[in-house]
Amino acid sequence: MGIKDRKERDRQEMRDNILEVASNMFLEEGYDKTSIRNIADKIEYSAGTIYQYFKDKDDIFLTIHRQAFDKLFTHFNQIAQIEDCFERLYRLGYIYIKFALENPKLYDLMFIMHAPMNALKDELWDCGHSSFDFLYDLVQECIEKKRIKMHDTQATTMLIWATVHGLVSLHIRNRYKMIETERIEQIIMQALDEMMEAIKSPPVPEGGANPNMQEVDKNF
Amino acid sequence: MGIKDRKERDRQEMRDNILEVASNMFLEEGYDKTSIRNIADKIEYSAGTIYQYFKDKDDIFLTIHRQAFDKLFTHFNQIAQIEDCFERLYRLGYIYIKFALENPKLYDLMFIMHAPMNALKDELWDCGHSSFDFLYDLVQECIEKKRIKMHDTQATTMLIWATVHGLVSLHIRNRYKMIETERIEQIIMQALDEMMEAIKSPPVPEGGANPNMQEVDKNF
DNA sequence: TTGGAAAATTGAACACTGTTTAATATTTTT
DNA sequence: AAAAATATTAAACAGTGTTCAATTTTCCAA
Repeated sequence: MGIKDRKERDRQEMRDNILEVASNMFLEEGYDKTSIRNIADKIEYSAGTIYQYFKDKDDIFLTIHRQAFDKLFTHFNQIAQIEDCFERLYRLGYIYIKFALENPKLYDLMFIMHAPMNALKDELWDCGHSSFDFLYDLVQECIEKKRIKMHDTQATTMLIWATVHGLVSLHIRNRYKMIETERIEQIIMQALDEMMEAIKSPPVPEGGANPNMQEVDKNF
Repeated sequence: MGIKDRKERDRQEMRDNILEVASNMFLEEGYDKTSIRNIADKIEYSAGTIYQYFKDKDDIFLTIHRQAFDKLFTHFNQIAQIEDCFERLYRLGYIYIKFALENPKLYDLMFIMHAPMNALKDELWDCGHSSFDFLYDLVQECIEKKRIKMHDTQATTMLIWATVHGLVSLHIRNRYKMIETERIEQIIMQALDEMMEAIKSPPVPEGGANPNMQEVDKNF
């Protein structure tokens, strides 16, 4: 019964081979300029064979898309053991941006490229859905523990996600022409810092009765 | 000598006609699915004729792109007469988001669609450059007058732009699947409010000897 | 008004694209 | 070794952006 196993292995190997080649082409040339025939050429098969392993071009794209999200999620695990929720939120933002800056083309593929998805659009964004939930829970914790000054969890989650996404996507799509290339990455991180600082709850005076009081009696 | 004038008029009319039709198709179907032949069909000319009026498909796209930025700039003029710079900044964000929500497909075309531009990429983004400068100057004023708590103009400009762009682009590219459709636009505006509130300089206690004091002795 | 030059328009051609399918080649099972 | 199942291919279809020789239309001078 080993033949079926080997066949299954061969099939998976072929799939991986196609994904590997297609992934490189998507990342290097973009969706449009990646053609089935070019993929087929590179793996030294005819174009028709591709359709034995993937339903269509979108199927290939979506598989790569899914794998990319798995990769991002792996990075998220780094913050699991951080005690303080605000610090955890900050690190999450940092990791997200770092991932995007280190894998700009992959990020583009995940969040920007090829938006008018023909089908499977719902299934596709389940990955994004998980991302959102992950951030949502963290934001909720920060709000409950009054570590950030916001109150609406949904709006705040959106705000934070939008900010980091905006920062990196404008960079990736070359919209920061006005800033010296060398400084961009540093400034993006600085912008993250400023945002986190801005949303942080002000320190509460230790014995004070004034609810609006701030930064009084710092004793130095 | 009126013939040359009329010819010039006819030429411009033809160009406008092509742009009108192409614009609708780009907005409705996206870049890929808009073909020169389809444009030609709709204006009842052959495909070759298009090339008498535009260098290539990108030339058509970039012309529409430019016009879209002109449209956005027109809206920006609304805030010119607002005295208070922080209020002006807030209104600018509001107008930007409003424009994006009212013209989602146009916004997509301007900021997201068709990123791997073949040529003219530099010229293209001059419009974006102007946008950035406009915002930059305003942020600088807010920093100088200590109306926002930030200090680095470049990082803050980037942060604000990225935030509003992130908010609307995630919406436009359908990335807010997890939020009820009816609430999204309201929440986006709420997120803008929260961001503006978060970056605003804190009120200074009234009678203090605080060197950071501001808006004292207003006599009313 | 007519003839020739200039300009505008066309349709065919080229080299691509994603996808389907009938024919062929290979591998597995009987 | 024959039959069945599977894998691969080449050809075809309808589409794409773009170019170009041939044709039609428009213009202006004789």
